[in-house]
Amino acid sequence: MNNMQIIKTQDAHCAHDKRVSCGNCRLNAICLPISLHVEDIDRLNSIVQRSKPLQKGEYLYRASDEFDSVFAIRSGAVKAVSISDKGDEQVTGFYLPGEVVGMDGLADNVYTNSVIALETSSVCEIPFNRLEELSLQIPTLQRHFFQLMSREITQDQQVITLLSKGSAEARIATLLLSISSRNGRRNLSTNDFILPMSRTDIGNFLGLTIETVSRIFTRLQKSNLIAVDKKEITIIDMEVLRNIANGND
Amino acid sequence: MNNMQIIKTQDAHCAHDKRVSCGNCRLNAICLPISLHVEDIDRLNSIVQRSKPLQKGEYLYRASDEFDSVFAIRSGAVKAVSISDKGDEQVTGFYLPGEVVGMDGLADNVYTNSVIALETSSVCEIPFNRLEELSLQIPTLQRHFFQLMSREITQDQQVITLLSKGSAEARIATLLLSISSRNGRRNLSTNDFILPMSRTDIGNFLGLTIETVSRIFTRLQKSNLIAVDKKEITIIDMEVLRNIANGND
DNA sequence: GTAAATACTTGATTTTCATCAATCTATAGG
DNA sequence: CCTATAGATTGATGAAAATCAAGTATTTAC
Repeated sequence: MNNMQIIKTQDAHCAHDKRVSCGNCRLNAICLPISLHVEDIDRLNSIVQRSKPLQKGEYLYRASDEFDSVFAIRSGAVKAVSISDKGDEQVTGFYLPGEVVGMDGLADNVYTNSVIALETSSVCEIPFNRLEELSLQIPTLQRHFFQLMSREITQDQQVITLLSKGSAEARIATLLLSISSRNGRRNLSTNDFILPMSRTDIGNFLGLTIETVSRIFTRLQKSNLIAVDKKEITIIDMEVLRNIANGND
Repeated sequence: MNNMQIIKTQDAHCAHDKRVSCGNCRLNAICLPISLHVEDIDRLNSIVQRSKPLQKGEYLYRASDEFDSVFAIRSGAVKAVSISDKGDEQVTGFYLPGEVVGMDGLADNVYTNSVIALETSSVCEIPFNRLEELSLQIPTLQRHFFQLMSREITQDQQVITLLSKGSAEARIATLLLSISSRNGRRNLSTNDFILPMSRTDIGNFLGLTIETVSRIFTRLQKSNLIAVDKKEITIIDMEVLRNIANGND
């Protein structure tokens, strides 16, 4: 814990703040509006804090913490989980580099999810008050955040559709394709990637037991649609996988 | 069709525009930020168009229509449905008076859902361009719309949790409690209400077949937790219903 | 390096809900 | 009014995934 503090301080206030800026971040095509002027990017950059490298299992924030920032994932991966009244966890989403998490907290000024690092991850913290002020001055930025939130809504609704209609196989296939295409956005391989989350997290997110997740992975592997080696996934037949995801068996 | 056009015109441009304003709308506690100044409410009111009374089954807009407005439901009820690649419908939500629909369209400037009236419904159309401009001038309004979208996100995530974890009984119970509490916000009875949607819509939304929906209704009725008379629901034992919704059987 | 704990896999059985089928009710149209 | 059609209920059967159980593999901790 103390260790972490030290790392944080070094990593963030010394190294990161100087190295990285929104202007030169290779993720800015994903997390920034393309039409932002250079000087506006600088203004945004000036409110962004890069002070939070997280170790695996560490919390970025916890449900019921006071909301004050949204966070862009810069490297690594995180999961958002909410706790039901009964006390059990529900994974509500996975967030990869370039994606923004924390927008659930705005509604009641309190986060409804906890966000936990799935691996060592660094994030950009964007204080929402400052972002709000800046959005009043930069219409494009206001529009961008409306769009970011809208995208979160449409994605959540796609998950609703998946859970409402899809078989276990379709759910797994859809998740794999989702991660694949999100890797594509970052110019990483769409056919070969490491799953950042455990089978348990996958099952929790998709409403399946861990046993079912495991069985589906082996089934998809036996059908020669994917190759599974621990957390490494190779998509062998993208087309058939898409059909399965869409429920066309 | 022609008929409808006529009704629209009469109803809206003559009657509605004069009778109703955001200032005197009894739903404004739900759909407006409380802290808005009187003159700001007037400015908002001036961009709101009340020209769309819908008959049951009519579309407010269709998926892939160009996005240009969000809509506040003033009376009645609507459902949002998306069409999967396979071509089948998925109900992604129900919207009651005071609630705002259409925010999914912002992400790509195209609606991802179609919205259909479940009964005769009137709506307030809020052109988004105008709303954006106004939001730049009225910080509270900007904040309000961020919050509205955030609430949509948290609600969708609750649905994800429900579908991921809940039994058929828990799903139905949760839907009933949701409608009950939303009626409460409008000072309507929380124990006695008319379901605006069909069993088919309920099943579609909750990922259940219509037969299962029907069976659960009879089961809950036999257990004396609710009384069902067609679409009229009376909640008899709210406490036990809550337990069922939370999975504590 | 070994022990302990955690993550994952595989198999046997049970449960829940979907599917198939029949019937009933209500609403609309001629 | 009576029929046609859509919506809803109820029952019998089947399938998919959960549960229960045992075991293997991989980290983590000492």
